[in-house]
Amino acid sequence: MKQHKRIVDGTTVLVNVVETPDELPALHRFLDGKPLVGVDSETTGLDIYSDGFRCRLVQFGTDDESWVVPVDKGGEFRYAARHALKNINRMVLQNASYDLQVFDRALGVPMETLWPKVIDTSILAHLTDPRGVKEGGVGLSLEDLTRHHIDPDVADEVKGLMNVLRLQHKTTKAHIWKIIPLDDPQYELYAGIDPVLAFRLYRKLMPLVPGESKNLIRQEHELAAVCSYIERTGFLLDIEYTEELSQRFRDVEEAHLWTARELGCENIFSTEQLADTLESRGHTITEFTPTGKRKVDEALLGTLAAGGDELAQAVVKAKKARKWRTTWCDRFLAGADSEGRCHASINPLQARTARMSITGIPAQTLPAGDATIRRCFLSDPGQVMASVDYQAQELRVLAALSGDQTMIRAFQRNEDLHQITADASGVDRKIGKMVNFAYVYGSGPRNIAEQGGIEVDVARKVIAGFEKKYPKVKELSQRLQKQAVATGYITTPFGRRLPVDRERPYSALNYMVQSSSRDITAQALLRLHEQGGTRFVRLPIHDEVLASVPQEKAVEAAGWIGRVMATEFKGVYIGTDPEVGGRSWGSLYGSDY
DNA sequence: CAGGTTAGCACC
DNA sequence: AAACGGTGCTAACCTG
Repeated sequence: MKQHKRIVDGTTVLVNVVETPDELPALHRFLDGKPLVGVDSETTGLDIYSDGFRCRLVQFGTDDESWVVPVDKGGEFRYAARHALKNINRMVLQNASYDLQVFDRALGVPMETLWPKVIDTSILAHLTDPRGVKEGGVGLSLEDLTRHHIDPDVADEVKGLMNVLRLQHKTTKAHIWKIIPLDDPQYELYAGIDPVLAFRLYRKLMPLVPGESKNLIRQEHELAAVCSYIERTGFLLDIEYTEELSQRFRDVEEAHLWTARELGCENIFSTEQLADTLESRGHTITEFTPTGKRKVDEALLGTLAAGGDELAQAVVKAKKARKWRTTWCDRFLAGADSEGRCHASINPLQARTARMSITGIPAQTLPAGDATIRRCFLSDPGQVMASVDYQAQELRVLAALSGDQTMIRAFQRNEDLHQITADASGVDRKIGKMVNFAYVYGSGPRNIAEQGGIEVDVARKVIAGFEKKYPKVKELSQRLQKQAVATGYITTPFGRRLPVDRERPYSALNYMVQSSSRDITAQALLRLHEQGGTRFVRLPIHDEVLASVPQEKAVEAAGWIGRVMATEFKGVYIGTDPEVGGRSWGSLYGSDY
């Protein structure tokens, strides 16, 4: 057995690396009876569901000792790691969703058996301070948390490690974790340190979680589990359609790039080159970016294209085709597993407001006005797509939080809130709707004017009309701003503490509304899970749950999901709107199939 | 080659 | 008096 030593925050950590099967009983003696163990894994990459993905090491640790098990050697090592995972009382991990999916997929240990005993330090960290480093917080990665809470030198070394190993082994970032020899001493050492860091972070972070947020610890662990199950299930991709679509976009792009080249622009994706060519064609560019560069955006190109400029027309079409092909089609195809399923990565606790984020299948940012891209995804065989979203979730949450009777009554009587806002100032419904949302975003007169295509004076008048019509909303915003300036944070009814930058107190209202809305959706997911609905869920998307449900009972299933999700918040009913489509996600957006 | 920043686009 | 909140992804461009 090999051993390494490293001082972490003044205490020596002993890393034991198992080399032969006869050393495994010592591992089990180490773990036996421990109430809490830090756990981590090293893998061939992040693509858990692709062919050839392997788990290479599994590491177990406490505050001053750890054990590294080379499961990639197979046989007894894999068996020992599986046995250890199953028998641990409680385990602490940083971002458990990842490792648990690895253990499930690569070692055959079902996530269901491990989640009940998991403590995830990334959850504790988010509840303590949800801000990333750029936002003035300590950050949420193991590296950032280690830097702030444990040992900055260790954090820096962990950060530099990949580069060191990459150079030593003459390879790239993309390949190093696949090819690094299992017995590389630095690899072993840092693999062994990670579960120790997770273990120590737990001790440091637990007391820092605000008292009012304690109830969220359980909620967030359950939610993380549910989201990991949704990730594992994946979303069926229509590969044939997606490949064809990709090729179609490629052809369109090629044709227009050809035209652009003939008109004198080699690379339309270089804003500088494009600006030069447009100017040489007699156009003057009057807008500039914050750094003083000529601004060539869709607004300018659209105007020029409408005016008949052939280059602008070609550029608009080529850019769209490229974007749709690379960002959507090719990405989906690259991410599909051998069964044709794409596994999104859901971070249930991403934003400062705890809003979730979805990557891999960037479901929150797919084009909504057109079914083409969503048509790529299918319900399972024998099932159809269903979507259940909350009706006016954020505005109802605003009504509930503020207790504004005008707003609450409007919702109770099913009146048109956007029209009410519009009537308060004698403007079009369209402006009323825009202001309803913009007010929650903290927009000022200038911004509202620009967005609505109205004069700043009119915007001021509409804001004043909004505040007069819904006085309690204004009161709430002011109360939150005061709180934010005085303490640096606000606390939501769910017990979540949200830091507010003192130079942007107006964002407090939005944080409150966005975060409360997120927690309403989160709790709905937990209710769905308790009642056995998770296997149907494909993705949670803000105020919506997207599902694949049995065709024969689709309407009933969607209605059931809608009833489970519907809820009351501070006396205000937040209802749902179930919709049933056909085989593809696109069918909910107008596609035939 | 990797990482960060800027710009632009998509969504709620 | 005024204040646009949050997210992801790609490409270009600069720097170490």
